[in-house]
Amino acid sequence: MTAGALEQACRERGIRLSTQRRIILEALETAHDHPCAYDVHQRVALRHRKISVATVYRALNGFTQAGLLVRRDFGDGKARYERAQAKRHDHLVDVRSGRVVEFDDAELKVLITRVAAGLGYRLVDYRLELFAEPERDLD
Amino acid sequence: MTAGALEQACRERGIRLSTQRRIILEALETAHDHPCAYDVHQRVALRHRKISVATVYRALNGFTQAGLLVRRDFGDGKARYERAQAKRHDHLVDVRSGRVVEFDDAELKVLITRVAAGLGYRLVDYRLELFAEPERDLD
DNA sequence: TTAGCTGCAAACCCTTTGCTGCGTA
DNA sequence: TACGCAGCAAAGGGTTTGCAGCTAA
Repeated sequence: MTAGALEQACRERGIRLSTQRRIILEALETAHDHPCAYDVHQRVALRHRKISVATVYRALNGFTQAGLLVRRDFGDGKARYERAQAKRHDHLVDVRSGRVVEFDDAELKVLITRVAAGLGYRLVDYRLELFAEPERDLD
Repeated sequence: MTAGALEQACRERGIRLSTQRRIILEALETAHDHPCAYDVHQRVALRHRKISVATVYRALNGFTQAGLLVRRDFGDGKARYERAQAKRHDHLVDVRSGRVVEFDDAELKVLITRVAAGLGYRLVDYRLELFAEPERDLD
């Protein structure tokens, strides 16, 4: 089990690593979804019985500030986290299964920038989430 | 002071009208921004000293369910409300002033639908918020 | 008359924070 | 060794809910 890339990044940035933080980082490293703090706490608890929510929240915030993680908001009232990726991307939420699909469309980005400009603004950032159902029913 | 359109809509839908609800409806009818429940309660309190937050929340939820209002989420952790409008639209948040500009771009809508289709999905709805700063500094 | 609304306060959910003791660099 | 981290529990924001009394239809 090699030290994860996130752990590596922490070392490079001089972020102190504790047992708890290592477990939290690994949970995010191996996550294939967009877990909220509660999810992370649940997963982490499997390996470290007494880790507290406070620790999870503090770690998540710290890693986010350090740029290792990105905080997402899918409108359900809780923050969700994922590893920071090289390229920005948006999300499509499958309203049937709740599954989240990531996508990145250059044309869309251009158009959105143009829309902002048309209103007299310089685009700083944007949030886009699509809610959709599969074209072919599977259930 | 004519009965507002929202009040009218309530009557048509058989939604009971109380003094409190009338005041809440009028607050939203005359709002030029996107007030959160707290804002609404503040404004309403000017005319009805003892209206409770519970009533405001219940009314806001009820009107939203009835389709009279639309709930928005600008990512600051509180729900915001505005009158339901005939045409869907998105928002641009001025990161300098906090002001919210509404816009509606047909081309964007088409492109987003196409992106969803490209992923194998039929678009049901989407949320788009732009965060931007004025092209010409005003401060 | 009566279903449904109101006010109040308590409860909820998610998240943060104060404090004391422990662990890492 | 010293600064920062962990755990616990309490607090904080936004929102909902249980209950008893009031009110619109």
